Amino acid sequence: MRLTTKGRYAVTAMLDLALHADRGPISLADISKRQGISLSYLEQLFSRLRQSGLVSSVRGPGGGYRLARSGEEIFVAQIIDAVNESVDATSCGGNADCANGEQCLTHYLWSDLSDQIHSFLSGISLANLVARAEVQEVARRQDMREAPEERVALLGGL
Amino acid sequence: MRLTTKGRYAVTAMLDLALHADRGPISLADISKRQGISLSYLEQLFSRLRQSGLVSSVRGPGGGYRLARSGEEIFVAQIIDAVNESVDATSCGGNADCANGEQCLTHYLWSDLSDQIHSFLSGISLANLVARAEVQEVARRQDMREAPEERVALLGGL
DNA sequence: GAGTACCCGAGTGTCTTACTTGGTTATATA
DNA sequence: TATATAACCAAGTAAGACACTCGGGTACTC
Repeated sequence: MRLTTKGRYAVTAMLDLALHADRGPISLADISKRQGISLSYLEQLFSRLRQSGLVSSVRGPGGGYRLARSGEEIFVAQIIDAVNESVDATSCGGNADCANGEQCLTHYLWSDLSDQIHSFLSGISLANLVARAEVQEVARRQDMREAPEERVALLGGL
Repeated sequence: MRLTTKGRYAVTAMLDLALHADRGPISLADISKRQGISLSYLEQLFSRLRQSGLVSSVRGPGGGYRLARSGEEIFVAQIIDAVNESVDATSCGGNADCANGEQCLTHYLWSDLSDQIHSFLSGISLANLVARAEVQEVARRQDMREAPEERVALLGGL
């Protein structure tokens, strides 16, 4: 499992989608502004996410992306796997040909570690993240910064 | 925690040291041959490992490296930390300034994951790895391939 | 038909990795 | 004391990934 900013960006963007699911399709331009990720880079990430069936898209004005299924059914590991083509901590990709055609000394260590990380991230859904108080707090601040007046008006309407 | 081939190489080399600790100082040339890692690259890795106090060196003919303390007291996490200067899964390095000067939505997720991986790798010592049957098996094959006659003679002398 | 926003491919600067080259020092042995 | 060994050290390099830009298209709404 490769853990880079790429995967972080993808998870952050997906979490943004989950947080604003009630607003209908969310445009990448919105996510870009809120999360500080370049629009074109988001496009590339969402191309992968769409191909993996994690999001669906709506074209045209008012369009954007939405989660392809509920937040309970989307796990962090799936998101990272979708954007990172290579996904394991062993160098040989599960085959045991790491060193000189034979398995390396530490082959089993890395495959254990892969399992460990993968199971940790497979146990965390977007819904889990949304439920966390810290996430709610950060999201609230981001929405405020985004459009203070509109947000107040919207809140007043509830 | 960054998990790359660099860390894998370092752990593999350290495990090689641990496996051959009884032979006195082990030269990097030997490790290079056995593990298929370039000599100069090993030199760079061992420079870091020495600075971190994980190995000690003996110069001159018959010289090489040995573990600075017993295999029970050297943990995989320490080795990886020694060769990878940057060591956490959060992009902001523990500070919460990932996105636009504020903490990113997924800040807590990555810091949890960092803890998870670090504690996993902190629980595994070189002695643990040496004790594993698969490691013994691979090491035995490597030693055989290295110098068949000498090895047989040595074994006969025991 | 104008504007929005997804879709797509090619290219770019920067960084890391893994490795090479070409040295120098220290030390054991002959 | 000469020589070989092997640690030490610094600089450079090819390949790849990352994060991003640029310049287009295409589908859709109003």
